[in-house]
Amino acid sequence: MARYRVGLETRERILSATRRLLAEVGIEGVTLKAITAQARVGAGSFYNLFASKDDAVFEVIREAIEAVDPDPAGAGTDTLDDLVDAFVAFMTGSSPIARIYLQLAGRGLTDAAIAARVLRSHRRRVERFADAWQREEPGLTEAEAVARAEVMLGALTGLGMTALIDPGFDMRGHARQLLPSHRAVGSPPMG
Amino acid sequence: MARYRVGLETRERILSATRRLLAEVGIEGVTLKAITAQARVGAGSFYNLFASKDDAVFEVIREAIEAVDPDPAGAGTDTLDDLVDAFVAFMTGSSPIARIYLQLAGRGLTDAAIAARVLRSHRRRVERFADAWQREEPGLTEAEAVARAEVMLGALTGLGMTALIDPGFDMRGHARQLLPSHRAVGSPPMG
DNA sequence: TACATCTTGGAGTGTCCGCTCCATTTCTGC
DNA sequence: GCAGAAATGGAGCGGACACTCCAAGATGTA
Repeated sequence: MARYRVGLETRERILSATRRLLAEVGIEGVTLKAITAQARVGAGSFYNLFASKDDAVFEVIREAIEAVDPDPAGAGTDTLDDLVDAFVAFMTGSSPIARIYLQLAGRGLTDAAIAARVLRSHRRRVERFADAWQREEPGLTEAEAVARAEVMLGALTGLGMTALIDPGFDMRGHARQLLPSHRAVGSPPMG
Repeated sequence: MARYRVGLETRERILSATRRLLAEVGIEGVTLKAITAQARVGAGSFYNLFASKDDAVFEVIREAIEAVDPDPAGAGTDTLDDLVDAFVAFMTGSSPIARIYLQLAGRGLTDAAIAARVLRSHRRRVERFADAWQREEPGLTEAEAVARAEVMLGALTGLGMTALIDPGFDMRGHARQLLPSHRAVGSPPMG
């Protein structure tokens, strides 16, 4: 395992290559050959630093799942606007991680281990959104707030998917419709 | 290609096995060996009926993409309630096709050919939902109706994904919040 | 500088994949 | 019932995959 400076640098280069490849060709498309070529290392160097290909892939996946959660500093105080903005920024930003996260969600449909991880992070997010809903509309019961959070997150996920498949899609404009200020019937939703 | 009765039956058995496997183990998990074992045929029989493994897989995929569209008979007359109900039924029904469809959406993030197909079917559905919105609320401009349809479909897709990952999730209850009758602030969304 | 330890590339290994090939059996129209 | 076409199973092929092994070189410590 990495102990010298060069080893640690190589490790980072490998993770970075893995991250890029995961976003571009998908979990199943990532091969050891592609990783080592992209990172410009031999297979021996790779296995000097990682126990297996999946070891590197899962490290990036863990990072992707964590990254969906907006800035933890805001927890307990952020508004719905903040949360929606953060989610939209995450999805439409240039980082490959959002793309990896959405692939993972799809993959959770057939892989129980991934499903459990995705679900856990989803529930944490629902809680955070529900809290914000109650702060915004104090009359809501907790169940109502959770239900609204669930729908809001579902919509954000779905819109995010469309945005990543269709580059011309205006996710931010569409996401605004989800905010309470748009609940009044007839307010213009911005194409 | 199949000309005799037994050949056509074998063909159906293979497609059925492929469908089941796609839902259970995912697109990348489907192997020829698994298909032929599940369908109880030899590799030679398979290739007597299909040009390649992907030939069978794509046939099932095409079917999955088509199936997301609700009953074509209703086009031009169905209400938002109808459309949401049909989508929820599709997602929560016992057919493996919904599971395949959502995997495909995720796969569209890295596969341009699949992305194009998914996007095309998505746009068709948006149009249909937008029409229903305008019928429900005649005051809406077309752009507004399309924007609402986009958000509604995004939410349905996101909720569907949660429902398929978390068997206890009440998709129908949550989906009701998306209907115009729930737009009045404070109406109970049903946990 | 001297030396132990870590790092490196890449040839080589076993496994699994999609697919071919073909001798044998089954089917169907006449 | 016969002939020609279709259907069948499975051994085997070439290639891609993750991973091993190791001789040679780079690095850090005292």
